[in-house]
Amino acid sequence: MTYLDEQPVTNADKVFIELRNSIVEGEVKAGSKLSETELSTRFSVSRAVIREAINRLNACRLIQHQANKGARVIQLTTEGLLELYQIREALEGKAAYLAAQQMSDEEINALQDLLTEHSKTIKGEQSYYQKAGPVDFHYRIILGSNNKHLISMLLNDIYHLVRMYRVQLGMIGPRISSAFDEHQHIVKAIRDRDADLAEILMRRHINYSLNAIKQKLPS
Amino acid sequence: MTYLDEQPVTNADKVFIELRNSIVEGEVKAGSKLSETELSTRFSVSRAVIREAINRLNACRLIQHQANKGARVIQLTTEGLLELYQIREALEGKAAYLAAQQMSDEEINALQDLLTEHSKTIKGEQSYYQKAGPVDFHYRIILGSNNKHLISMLLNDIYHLVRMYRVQLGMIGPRISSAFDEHQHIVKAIRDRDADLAEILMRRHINYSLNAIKQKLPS
DNA sequence: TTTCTATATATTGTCGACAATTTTCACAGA
DNA sequence: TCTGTGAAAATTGTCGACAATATATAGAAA
Repeated sequence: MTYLDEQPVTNADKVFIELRNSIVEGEVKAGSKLSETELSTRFSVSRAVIREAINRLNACRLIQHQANKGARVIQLTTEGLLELYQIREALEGKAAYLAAQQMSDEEINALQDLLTEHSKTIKGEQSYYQKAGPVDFHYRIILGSNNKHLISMLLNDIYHLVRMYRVQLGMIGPRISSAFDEHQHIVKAIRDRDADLAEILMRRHINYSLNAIKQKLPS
Repeated sequence: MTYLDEQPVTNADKVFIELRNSIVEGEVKAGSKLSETELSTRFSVSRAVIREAINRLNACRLIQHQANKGARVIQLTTEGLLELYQIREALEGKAAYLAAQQMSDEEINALQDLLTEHSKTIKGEQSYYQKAGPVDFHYRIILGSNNKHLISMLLNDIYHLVRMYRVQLGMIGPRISSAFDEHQHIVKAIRDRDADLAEILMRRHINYSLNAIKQKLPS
């Protein structure tokens, strides 16, 4: 479940990844404080290591840090979810546009294979979203954009926040076949090298999934 | 020249801001290494402070950091510039879209006043871009989006990288009246609450300015 | 000379202690 | 009871030293 071959080499790396998962999975509750001393004893490392990990969590927008006051886990809100998907729409739309221009024929074929593979497994499955399929799909298109900043923003920064909303709102299930069809159309546009259409379809796709999530919200 | 009321409170804050300016202005050359010990003596602070500042520079994408190998100032490249403007197009386009929906009438009026103010001063000026006008313009629209993540991404992360390209490529001058007209049209769309049009116009505006910069490139 | 190895040097990662700031809490005054 | 004050406790910011890793240098073998 780790992307962009992030091999932890330093202690701060490991603590960062582990803490990030704890936050995303909700083991550390939203809004709760991250005590440096407590974490340093829990992970058996010095506070310097913890501080570096906290700085990186801050860059992922998973926590909020105030000088002399410490860090708190971000609070999940309806507006926050909306804002996040507005950014996804803009960035992943652009990624699809670029992917239609930049992906090699082999990559596109592999992407198509991934989808047809899904179409086979999908029939017996309860939910398309239970498998890593759609993640892989978005993942490959993002990489296909060939834009380093875009890739880093989506996969390093935003992605984990998206996952946090998904996990903690219990978003595992819906949009089985419809999402799959949307994926198919996007791949077709990419295969046709129709960048404008790929962007439009990706933006609509993300908006649809936002609407699907909204229906499940308490509000 | 400081945005988002970033008052430095801690030492790491001050070092971060100062180092960031040094990099953007080119006083620290692109590709050069940031030695922790050297910086700690230069700023008369401990290495812990330097390390935190370096971590934040990393989040702004102004440097690249490798474990056990240290940090180097990012290298400016033609592809990097292209990629950066692709992201600006996506994000600032979305910002204009949201601004058309979210900005209050007073904010829009103030934005219009800013432009008419520019139209007066512009006649005697050599270049529209020498003043902070366009920065203010984009700045207000970004804030008008009312999307915290979007604002933070554009003003905290990307903005300084954009500035770095501008400064080091000597981009101070061109696109006097044309850029101004484009700004006018964007404001009109926002005033009309035509979000779709505002987004389209902003995207075109950013693409135009990219093309203007490209012409000045060595390539 | 060139290449490889091994040692020495320099740089980054980590640690524990102290300083500065914030938070907590007891208590006085109204 | 409520409010404000000030000391005590807890937390974060900063520091200098040591450990681990990477880089540079010198020397041996070809």
